[in-house]
Amino acid sequence: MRKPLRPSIACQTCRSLGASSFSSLCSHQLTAISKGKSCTVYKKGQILFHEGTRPLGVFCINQGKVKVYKLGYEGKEQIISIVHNGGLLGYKALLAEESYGVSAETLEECTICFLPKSTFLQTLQESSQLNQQIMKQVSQELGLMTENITNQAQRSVRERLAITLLKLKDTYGLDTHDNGSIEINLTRDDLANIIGTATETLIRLLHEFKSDQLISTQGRKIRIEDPAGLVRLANLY
Amino acid sequence: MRKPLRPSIACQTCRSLGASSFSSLCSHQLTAISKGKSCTVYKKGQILFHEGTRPLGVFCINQGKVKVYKLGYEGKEQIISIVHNGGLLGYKALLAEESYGVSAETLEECTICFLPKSTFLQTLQESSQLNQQIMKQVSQELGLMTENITNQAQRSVRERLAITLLKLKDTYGLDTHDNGSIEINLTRDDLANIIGTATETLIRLLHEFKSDQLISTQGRKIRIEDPAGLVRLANLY
DNA sequence: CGAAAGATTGACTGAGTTCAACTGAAGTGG
DNA sequence: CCACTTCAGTTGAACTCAGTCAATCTTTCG
Repeated sequence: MRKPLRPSIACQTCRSLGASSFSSLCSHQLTAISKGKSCTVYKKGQILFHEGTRPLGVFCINQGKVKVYKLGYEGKEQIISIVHNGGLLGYKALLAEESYGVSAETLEECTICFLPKSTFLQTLQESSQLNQQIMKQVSQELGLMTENITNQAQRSVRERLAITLLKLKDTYGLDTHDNGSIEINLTRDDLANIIGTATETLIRLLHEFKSDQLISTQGRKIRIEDPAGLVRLANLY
Repeated sequence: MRKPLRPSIACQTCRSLGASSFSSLCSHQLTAISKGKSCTVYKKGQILFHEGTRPLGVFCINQGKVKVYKLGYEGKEQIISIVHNGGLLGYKALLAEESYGVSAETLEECTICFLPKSTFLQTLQESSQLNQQIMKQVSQELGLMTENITNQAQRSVRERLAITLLKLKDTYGLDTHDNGSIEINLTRDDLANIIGTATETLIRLLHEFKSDQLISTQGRKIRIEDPAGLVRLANLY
């Protein structure tokens, strides 16, 4: 067992700063949080935090993708979101003054900084910019969740799959050096747990989509061939 | 058509102040928002705002219950939450700087105050107390939504109904002068749209619950007879 | 009193789950 | 380096939960 890597990354020069809520901070505030944080390289499949435990700070993703999920009845994962470069994790539990309501696990090798609670909260106090930014973001997330609930409640698995594929493509773009497949290392299980269906059902539908020339697959990779077709199938207006 | 009633209610003496986020304000801030707001009595079934329109301020419920819903494919309502005394409505769209993602409609006669955007945002700036309070509340809501999505995705309609009945009882308590039924004027349609199912299915399940002595009904009213039984049925641990 | 909305019941259908079996890929330790 | 386990992916078949359609009944309300 090797020791975990602890690279030093300054927030000021972080390549993901632009995508982060912290981009609204001025340089000396940035220096302050940069001093307070520590940075770790995680291997694929490592847990950042477990549902039910107490938050001690927030995680900020420098590089990589993390799945956020909740455990339902009999331990089945429901994936709530996938967070990537510049994304912040675990601040909701902190702000709500609650235990974590979800767990977070790396989907690939990740470089992630940890900012202790006190530093984060103090910065939030000092910067009304950041405060507003976070407020805005949480509110927007709430809007997304609302849509999610509605989709989950009213749409068929087929429609949900189409929507999910479009969203994934939209959010994470396409892998350029691999002729345009969705650039996430998701297992079929994971994908099923995003959509909220059984793995077998997901596989059958992917097969159907393939027959209909909407997508093509190569092992785990899914490539979207006909976005317009997916939109039509999803009954999006 | 009569003119709408416009009672004058001061925030300082509002009977729902205690249940509101504004309870964290000091008295002169309270006076400030009290001056800025207007108050209206709504009849049952009136719309406070429509999904897709721009928020001009926030609504604060002095008295009554409001359903918040999103329209899904082909106009089917998905009820996201029910807000009552002391509850704030429409601030999320404001904070997210977006159009309303949901609509709000009164479930009964309601007295509701309207606070213009500028007043609300300024108060938010001036009171870090209020700011924190709102932040906390939004974060908590996010947690509830997460649970909701998981339930929606993983649990059967039967389980969801049991959970929903327990929650309604829990949140809105029991109607004292009516031997303990759930104190909300929800149609079967509404209840189905909370759970995310067809009205007919809901009715059949209510019937089943009645046969199993878990609940009893009187017209629209539902009375919970065996909460423990519902908990068991819902597989809550 | 009639119209309209809400509530209920029955019959039918099908989307999606579950269970079971099998394949292929990928480690892993002897 | 190979046998062995393990995990991910796939396919088939049976079953069942829940949605839809249609008809009827009830209540409410102008």
